[in-house]
Amino acid sequence: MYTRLKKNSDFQKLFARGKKIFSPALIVLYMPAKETRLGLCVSKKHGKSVKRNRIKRLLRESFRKVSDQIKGNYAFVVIPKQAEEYTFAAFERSFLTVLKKEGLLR
RNA sequence: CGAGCCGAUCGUGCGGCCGCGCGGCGGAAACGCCGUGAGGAAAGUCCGAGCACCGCAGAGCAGGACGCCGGAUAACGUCCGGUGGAGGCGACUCCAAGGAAAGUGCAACAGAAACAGACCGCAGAGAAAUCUGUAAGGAUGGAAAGGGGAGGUAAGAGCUCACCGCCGCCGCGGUAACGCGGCGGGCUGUGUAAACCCCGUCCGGUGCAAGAUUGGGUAUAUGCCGCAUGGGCUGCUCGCCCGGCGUAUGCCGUGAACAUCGCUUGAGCGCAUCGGCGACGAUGCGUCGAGAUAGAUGGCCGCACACGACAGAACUCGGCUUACAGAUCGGACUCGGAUA
RNA sequence: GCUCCGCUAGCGCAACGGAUAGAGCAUUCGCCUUCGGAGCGAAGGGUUGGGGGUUCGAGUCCCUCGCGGAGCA
Repeated sequence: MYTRLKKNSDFQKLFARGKKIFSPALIVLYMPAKETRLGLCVSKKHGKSVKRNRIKRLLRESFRKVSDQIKGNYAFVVIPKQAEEYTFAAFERSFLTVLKKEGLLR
């Protein structure tokens, strides 16, 4: 379970003080928080509205799947890298490698 | 059978598990159950409206849009039916299609000459230079002053005559644009108005981030309660003032916010009947089909096939324009071929 | 959500509706120099963002699409 990150001030906090991790498909920023939170950052560079919505759905779904394995509470901001194709499997794999690298998995 | 034309429609479907937005029900809550959930273009923002706020006595100027005629419509630059023109053998398609004798501008180069004329030529006169007449032919150009014939003439010319065209008048048909016919005028006025412009019609501005609700201070008006043991000014004392609550309006201020309303039932959609060539209208019956706000449709699996195009609502409608794999239906639509 | 502006040679820019769209820098070649730079001379390079229309004629006027940029709240 997680709540969504919406306020611009929260995003600014993450960009200023969050830890920035790179993986093949994603850029992830995170910092400790009261509860598990997720913010997405998908811009017009990624495509038209249909494509952008698709990316956000895939990111939300893949995060939902891995969120119960996270120990502790953190706020995340996720930026997908520009690519020709965006797939669910790639996003899920990216999340797992990032979390494993940072030792956030339970 | 082949090639076309016109008008419409659909644009992955079914099932299982997990998940998302909204609404309803149950529950103290956690949560559970049920229902529902993107498009024909949701797009571009090119027009027209509704709605909201601001402005406004009336009228005019400026500016902009539109522009054959009649109709449809809430309105339109849209649609329908006609007229004229252009294209196609045809079904049919396309057209910003008012005014150039209201005025101004522009028309490069070529050409003798582009509101204006004679280069070559033709004819006459003359020994010749040259002068006069002429505008048929040549040459230039997008455009050369009606067209191509016959007569006529020194050569020619609407100079004359029929036909066509143009202009004017009359008659008939049509609501009208216009068409048809007759008579008259020999006939002079090039093109461009998506150049300025003229004429006619229409147009106030800004846009849902419009705008409204909820809190505080203050001024005014008013209603009710109250006359000090209370309240305000200041950190406290002294001192000074008198009020409190509600309502309305103005001003200040711009806090609270994962706030609320606007926010989805509307010039709505479906079917039938009637009126109309049609756009469309009338009547009856049925029906409710998203409402988010870092912005809801996804993941995994199975089955089917044509193997899934363009593409995601953001106040709401009516159009236009643009993008789009493919599939289907209708036509007493067309052309060509074959057979009977 | 709304409102504007721009698109011309490799680059940044010119061009009353009128000939074969220009000049600068850059590029290539030649001259000069021992060599290079500078200088001098010459050459190449354009679907005027795409398509359609108006006009005798369009980079210019009109419509439409695309791309890029700016502004308002």
